[in-house]
Amino acid sequence: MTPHPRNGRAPSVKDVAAAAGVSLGTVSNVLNRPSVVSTATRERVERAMAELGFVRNESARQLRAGTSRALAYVMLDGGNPFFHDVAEGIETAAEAADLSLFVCNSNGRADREAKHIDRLVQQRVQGILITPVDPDAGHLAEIAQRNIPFVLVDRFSRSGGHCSVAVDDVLGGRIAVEHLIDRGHRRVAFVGGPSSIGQVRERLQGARAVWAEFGMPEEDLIHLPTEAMTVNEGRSAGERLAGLPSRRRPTAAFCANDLLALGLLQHAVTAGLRVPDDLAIVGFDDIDFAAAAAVPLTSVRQPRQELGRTAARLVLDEATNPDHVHEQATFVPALVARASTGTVRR
Amino acid sequence: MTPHPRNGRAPSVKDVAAAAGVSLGTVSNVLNRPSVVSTATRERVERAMAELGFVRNESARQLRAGTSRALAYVMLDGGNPFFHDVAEGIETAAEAADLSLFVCNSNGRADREAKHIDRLVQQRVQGILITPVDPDAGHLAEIAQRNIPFVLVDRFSRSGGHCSVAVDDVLGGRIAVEHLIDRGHRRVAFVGGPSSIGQVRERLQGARAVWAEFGMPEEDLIHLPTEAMTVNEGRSAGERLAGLPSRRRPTAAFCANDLLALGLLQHAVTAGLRVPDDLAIVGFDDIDFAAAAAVPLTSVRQPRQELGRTAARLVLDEATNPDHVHEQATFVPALVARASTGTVRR
DNA sequence: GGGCGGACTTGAAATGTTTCAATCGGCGTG
DNA sequence: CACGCCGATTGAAACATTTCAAGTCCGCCC
Repeated sequence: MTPHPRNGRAPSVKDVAAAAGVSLGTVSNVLNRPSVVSTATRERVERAMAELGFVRNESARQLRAGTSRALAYVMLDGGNPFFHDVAEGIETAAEAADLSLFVCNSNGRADREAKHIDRLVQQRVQGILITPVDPDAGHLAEIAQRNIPFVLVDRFSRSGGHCSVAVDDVLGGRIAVEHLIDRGHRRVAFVGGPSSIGQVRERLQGARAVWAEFGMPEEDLIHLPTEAMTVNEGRSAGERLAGLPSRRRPTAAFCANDLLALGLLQHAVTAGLRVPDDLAIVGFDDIDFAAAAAVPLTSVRQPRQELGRTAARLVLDEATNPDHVHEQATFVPALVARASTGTVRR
Repeated sequence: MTPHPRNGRAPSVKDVAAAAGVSLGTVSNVLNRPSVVSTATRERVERAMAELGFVRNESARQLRAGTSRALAYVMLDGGNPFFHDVAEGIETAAEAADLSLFVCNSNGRADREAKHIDRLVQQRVQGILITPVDPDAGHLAEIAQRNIPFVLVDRFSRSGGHCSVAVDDVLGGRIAVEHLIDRGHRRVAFVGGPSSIGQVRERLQGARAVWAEFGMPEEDLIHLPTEAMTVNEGRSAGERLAGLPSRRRPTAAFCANDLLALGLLQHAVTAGLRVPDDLAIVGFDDIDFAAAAAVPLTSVRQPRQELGRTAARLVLDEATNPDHVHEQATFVPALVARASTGTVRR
């Protein structure tokens, strides 16, 4: 605590040294190599620190040491709980390595993302984890050129010039649609977009592949494109779906993420459709709100925390291991069946 | 960009100065007071910076300047979107003041909170915004003693020794229950806990006050305590509610936050109850997921972003204005009526 | 042509920490 | 008693930046 009134300037090692009657090098030793200093002096110094309310100045430490004690995660969409679970995983790993984690949110805007990165580079963070707006954008290459360890999270590295961590989205699409076929559905909608998002493309690709393998007619897998992956867009996809002529109307929908699925579910309930009997729904990500929905959502589970932990592990390896080789970690998604696809049709 | 291969060390002002053939003071001037340097030299220096891929070292800047360019927000529960919306508001204000925002998450654990604060103090952040686990805990007083500007968010300062920003929770409880009485409900449950949380107490207090004012019998406002403010607890409160004998069973529930309300809604739907006909539900906070629920939730709206913006404004005032006086900003909550309380009973 | 003023640039000091070679004091050994 | 050694402590240098008093250069006026 600081019983002494503040005189304006925070106490420095020098002040502590003076108060304890030792040299400033000794204070530093107490801080960083307590074992080399004798018990008596160590206690005297520690007492002085407590009395003055000394707190190490991290900027000075960092300046001298040349290295910060922090990682950063730039997430894509703060409104999507998926990313927080990933962040939670990263934080666990950071904590274990005694590093701070700075969490930033680009909210899907490239300019905000660039600004965050700028700041982080100025802070000289040890590594940057990022779910980028555009994985091929120039400023990412720039980070790599600066020799700052960085890892793509929930996206694949096209170039292989850095590490990445993601789930096999094609497979995710496959298991979602296979589950629906299993449940007896013969006309299915794929809800998702924009297709500039790699994951939307891959999940759709997986869906189409398994659809074809089961010998289903191509036109019975209907793509309902959306402009974003939000609850609102899910709702509006529901309207479009309801507007289809009944012989074209799907009996099930596979949504590219859970927010879309929740929106679609809401529209269905409002319109008086029974879920899953009139419309079965599968989401993607398996965020907590999926299980918490009025009709619990079947979803393709990503190991969210694990994704984060692995990403942190990779970025730390790149930061500390001179023999680091870039790695594209791929996880296997799993279907979590719940009430929204509960029954077998007919 | 950095066309030159990295030699291991990031380029410093000194390197830029050498490359541009000027003194290091001039480089600093280009960075901080571009107007005092002639156009010709400025361009030369800027070219050198670009060529070397120079990035200002923020630690050194901060060490010399004595002040960081960052605020921090320590939030209570990363799983509750409410706090992200608050964070978003803070970030907007920070952005406007050209400051970074570090977002931390204590996840309801006092030890994590303390650790975060430690780090932030070491970083010498300009100010700390916090929704604390316990507003009366010692380490908060310690921050104040350190002369670090700080503001309580979504909590009231008991002592008045610092600023705080919150909504009038008693009033929030009043309008929620008044709305239910309006809709014809004569037996109502209050779902929320633990009562160590000030807000739970105050929302209940408001509920009870208006209940009494309308002359309703005290025992018809039933408190269903929960152990946390989560979806799970909401679900389990639903079970207890369903277990009540029918003449004691409420026709409506007011939940202390939206997560509880969503859990309760889920239980109701699963149990085959119609919402709002068999059970009306009011939540609190009005997070986006409340509007997105299968039966859109009526909720007591907190101005989440505004809360954040104001908190940031206060902390900045404390940081920069020598005549700062602590302020307890109170916002007025508003009822947002949706389908979950849609009809007037009988 | 000497002096002056203004525009621009420079050099050195200062920030708080860590590191490391050097020093100190005491003790055991030959 | 001299020597060397060892553990503990010290002092100075280094980190990258900002600031500011001092300096340089140049043209212009008297």
